[in-house]
Amino acid sequence: MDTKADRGAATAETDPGSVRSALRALELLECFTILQPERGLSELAKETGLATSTTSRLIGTLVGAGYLKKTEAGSYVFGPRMLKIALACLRGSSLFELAGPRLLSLRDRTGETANLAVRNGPDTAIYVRLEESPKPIRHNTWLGQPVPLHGTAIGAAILGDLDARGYAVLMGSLEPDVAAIAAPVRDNQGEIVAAISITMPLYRASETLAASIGEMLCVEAGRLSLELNSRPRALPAITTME
Amino acid sequence: MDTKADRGAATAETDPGSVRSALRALELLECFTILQPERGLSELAKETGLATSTTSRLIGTLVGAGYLKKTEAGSYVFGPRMLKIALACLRGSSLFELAGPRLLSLRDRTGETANLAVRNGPDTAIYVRLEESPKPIRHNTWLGQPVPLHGTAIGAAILGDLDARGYAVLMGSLEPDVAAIAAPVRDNQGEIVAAISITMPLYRASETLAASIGEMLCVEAGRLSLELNSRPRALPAITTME
DNA sequence: GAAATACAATCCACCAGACGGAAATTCATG
DNA sequence: CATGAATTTCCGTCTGGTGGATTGTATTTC
Repeated sequence: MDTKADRGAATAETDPGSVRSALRALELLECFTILQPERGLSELAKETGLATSTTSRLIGTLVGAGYLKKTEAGSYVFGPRMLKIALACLRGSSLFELAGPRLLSLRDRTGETANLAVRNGPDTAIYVRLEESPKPIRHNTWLGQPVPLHGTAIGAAILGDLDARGYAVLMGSLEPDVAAIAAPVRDNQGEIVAAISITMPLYRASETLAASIGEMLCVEAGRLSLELNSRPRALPAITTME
Repeated sequence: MDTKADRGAATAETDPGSVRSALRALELLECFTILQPERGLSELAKETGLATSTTSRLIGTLVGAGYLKKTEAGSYVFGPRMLKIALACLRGSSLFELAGPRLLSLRDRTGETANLAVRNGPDTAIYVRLEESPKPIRHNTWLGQPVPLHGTAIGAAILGDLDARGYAVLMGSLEPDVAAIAAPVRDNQGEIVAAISITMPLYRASETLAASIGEMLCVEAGRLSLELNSRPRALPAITTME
């Protein structure tokens, strides 16, 4: 009856029916990134916009339970208990497991960096796994960092914005000097759930090379999609030992 | 003045000054393991001991924020936002990064499974990374699952319970038919922070083999310790691209 | 096809416990 | 030794989290 969605709620801070403190704790955990694995209390308070006392209590809770731990320097890093969750999250997803060999194969055949990304929200994706080119000049992506869906090849692939040949090519638009080719991975309903890509310096790329890489990507992405769907549950490479 | 630690606090449930709902949310997330990546609501409620309504609200919160997502089957799995945290947690730790090549080298030279584990609590450790033996009969460990410190070689290494040669050997005590050799990894203060091990079927092991593997482990563990401490902050293999 | 069972979502009154301003404490700095 | 910044602790306020009960929905059983 009453429009219950008239509240701002754009910040995703105060969604009604949400457990605020739980979300705050997780937001704090999200402040720890690959580039900043070690954070101080007031930094965290500023970044999350929480009162320092609240931050202190939440952090204290997380430390007490082992999700974070305090360094000698007085700042905080992930604790062992987060590791458990992290491993479950990554290795529990068959996508991550199955993509490993495919990425390696692509990396070895092209000599360039091969990436796997999944959608992260309305307009970002994150790289979840990558195999780096052995070449000294190479494209370096940031694992775990959100990247925009628009203006990137991997984003186009995730959005399904493909050319007639079934993949997406982008030569130095968003990131200058970078060429990227990407193809989508689909689930049993044909929905795109992820994408794999090859990224390389623009000067090593050409139309014909991009086309041949595009072919490879489509093949590998297709195989990945198949493997993903053919094994609804099976756990990879764990045999009971008793 | 007053002994504030006289409270039981063994359950870690109701530590005073802790944010209960935050811990509950994380406990729920911990229910998702490699072996059970997909859980239903009532399962979770039973496992955590929470009321189903509370569980429902917490889960709803986590789903709404993207930390979990609902499958078509109605159960829950990790969402993309957890991936971000998981990657930061794993790749942010230089230990994990640096151990990769060492484990591969050990696996290749011995032909057996090589493992990296860190302490998880007073008397458990968890395997955080492993490279599996290519042989058909091999020891399979459970990534992310807690294993006891007592009665395992990797546990002995983490506890510093080493023989005169600087490593720990265990031939089929806790797990029958399994041989394990482990060596500790130390930080700058000489504190043991992790351990690496080789695990294999007992029938392929012998005293002399164990000794030679022990040597290798000590060398690799030593190198790993050095690398870990020589680079106080540097981030692995990320060159700015700009 | 109907009844039974299990599971999930929603409601609501209660009040525990989370919140944040401010004070106290510790740590770095000039 | 004084100053400033960062962190922890305290405590009154009152929000927002809780869980029993209800309703809704899917799955199973006979």
